Order: sequence, then C-alpha cells, then structure tokens
Amino acid sequence: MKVVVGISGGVDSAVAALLLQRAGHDVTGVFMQNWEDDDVDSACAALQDMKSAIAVCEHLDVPLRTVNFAAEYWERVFSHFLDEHRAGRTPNPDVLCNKEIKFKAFLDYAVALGAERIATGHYARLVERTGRPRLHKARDRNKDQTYFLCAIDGSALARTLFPIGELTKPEVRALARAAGLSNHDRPDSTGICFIGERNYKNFLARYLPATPGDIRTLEGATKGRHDGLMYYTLGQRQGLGVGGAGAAWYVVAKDMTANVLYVAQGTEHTALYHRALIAEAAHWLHDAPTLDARLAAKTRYRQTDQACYVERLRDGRLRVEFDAPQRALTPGQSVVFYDGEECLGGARIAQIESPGVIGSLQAATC
RNA sequence: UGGGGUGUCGCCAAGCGGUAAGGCACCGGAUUUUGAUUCCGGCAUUCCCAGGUUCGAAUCCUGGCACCCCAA
Repeated sequence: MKVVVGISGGVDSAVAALLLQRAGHDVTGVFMQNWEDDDVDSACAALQDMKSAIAVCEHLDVPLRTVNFAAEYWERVFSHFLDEHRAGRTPNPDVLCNKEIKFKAFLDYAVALGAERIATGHYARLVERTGRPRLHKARDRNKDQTYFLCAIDGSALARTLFPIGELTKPEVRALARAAGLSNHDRPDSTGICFIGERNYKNFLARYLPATPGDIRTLEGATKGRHDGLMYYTLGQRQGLGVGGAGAAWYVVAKDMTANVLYVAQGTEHTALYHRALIAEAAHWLHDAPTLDARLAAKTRYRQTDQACYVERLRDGRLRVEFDAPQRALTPGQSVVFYDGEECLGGARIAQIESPGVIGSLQAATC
C-alpha cells in the first residue's frame, strides 16, 4: 500500500522507510520543516538534517518531498509553549508537536497525497485489540517513546505504522549500516523536536521578557536572585548560583505573584516529593478507562511506571495518587497512563497536591 | 589604641612543620526527541600582607592590615 514516511534525517526514520520498502510498500518520504529562525547554528543543523534526508531517500530510491508546517507549529505548538512558560509552568512541546503536527497536519497532508498510512521512526508499537490498534510500548524499553505520543488522536493510529517498534536501537543502527545508509552513525537527536538542542534559558529569553526576583528558602531566608521565574522548573539544581555550606539546592516552588523562587537543600528534601496531583485536559487514545481505578503512570519521559490510583473529579479533572511519593512533579508536564504494555492516554499536570506552605505556594504557580 | 577570637578557591570547610581534603557554586562532557534529574571530568604551585626561624612553613616567631565578639 501507499505509505508516506516522515523522514527526519536520522537513522530511525531511515530504517522505518527501509523496512517498509522491503515489505513491498509504495513508499514516499516527506521531510518536514517546522521551525525557522535566524540562529546560524540551528539553521545549519536543519540543513544537515535535510541533506541527510535527501541522501537516505536517494540511497533507497524513494521519492522525497518537503513540506513546511512552520506556521502550524508556531500557532498550535509554540505559542502554547510560550503561554505556559509565561504562566510559570513547564510545558512539553514535543507531546503537543506529535498531537498537532506529526499526527494531524502531517497526516492530513499524507492523506491528500493519496497515502493509506503514514509511518514515523518512533519507538512504539501498534497492537490490534477489540478491532482497534492499541498504542503499546516499544520492544526497546530504553527508547520507548509512547510518553510523547499520549496526546495524539486515537483515530490517527488506524492510519499509522511504527516500523521500528519491534527493534532495539542497536538493531536499527545495524540494519542501517548493513543497508549502506550513510546516516547509520548519526547521533540520536535531542532537544525540542524540530528546534533542536539549545541553551534553554537563552532560547526562552528571546521570546519572554525577564523579571528578576529573590531566591528564598521555605523559611524565608534570601539566598540569591533569579533571572525570571519562567526560566526555572521544579526540581532543578543547575543554574541557581546558590552555593555555600552543605548539599546542593533545588527549586521546590515558584510564587508567580510575589515573583519568588523557593529552594531547598538536598536531593531528598521532603519539599521535592509529593504523593498526588491534579491533572486537566485528560485525553484517551481510545475509550476512557474505567475510573476510579488503579493504573500505572509516568510523569516524565523514561521514568519507570509508577503505581497509582486515578479518580475522576466532578469538574472532569483527574486526581492521581501515587503509591510512592514522586520527585518534582511539575505543572505543565504530562502524566501518561499505562495498563501494562498499553499506553492509554495522558493529561496535563495542573497542580500538585500537598499540605501546608508548599501547597499554597504551588497553587500560586497555577 | 581594654580583653578575646578569626583571616585557606566565588561560598562553606579540612589542615596543627613535610610540601593545599571534601562539599556547594561554576565550567566541560556523558545520558536524553520537552524541561529537569543523574553520572563523569575540570576547577588554589597557593593559604590577608611583609619580614624572620628552618633542609623544609598555610602550619612556629615578629610587625602590620581586615573582620567579629565581649567589656566600656
């Protein structure tokens, strides 16, 4: 059948295309350009990606088209990203990017080209159950990317293929090498998808004005100055510039109203750990699971599944209570639910539930 | 201008005559399709200054300087 593969220039998507081709499909590659700015380094990196994508498709003798979703990316992903930071939360742009761009804009585009399926180089599997393709974790547990796919429209799965989901990263590289793909050794990409590795603070500073303020302990002692609350995230250690006696200092709360960054000393400080959170905008890939119920969840990429109890509140939001206290739960990030192998969907962390001072401070964050 | 104490990397801090621990911060790297976390590496030829004793001093002596505390 006709399959349109998102080709990024990396090994994963290249091998995805390779496998589809070997399986006898009619493969077309599409290179997406979703970010444009005047930064020389990033423009150069984007050019390298495109060159690599061209090389891959030439080698496989697969047609390659390019498409530009920069406007869509800006409107549907980046503006929200900035809004969230402005509000003091810590967004996950890649979760939104998959939802809005790769599995919406790109999917629509591929369908318009006559594709029956789109394919990507994501580490994830699709497994049929009760007549529907379920999103399952990748065989390579170390690379599983279902966390980033939690927000996509479940109907998109019926039109999607994840060719490398049954492979491990080393196997993918080996296949690429054996097939003579020149990018078999390219390093894994990191950083915000399509934007790339950046100095996060400097990058944000280009879009968000800073309002410096005090850094304080929960007891009220001033420990230093911050450059603007939106530049910091909960649990963060680096970049605070708070030195002195004892253990390292970590961000434990942000008071957006008073413009104060609260810190506490020690990786294990109790203020970094919370047992429950409230999440909003719950999204399920298929039918909502029976709630209230016990499930497993991740609050960050590559975290092991955490046992929890999920209940639906009257206002539609979810309350998630973990069996074990979780470190640095962060508003704006995604909590993603699993039932064994299956990724059920996710929700956006709205607030952290905790008693006392810290609770009220974090409430101010939201 | 009486007494006591302290001055070692940006911060905290070992050292007590044998040739400058450690932690925090910072910098670099690894890990990583968000942000974080984590891990590894780097970071005082020099110990407030000036003399002196000694084979050898941050460590002893002398004199300065600075800060802190108590008493006035």
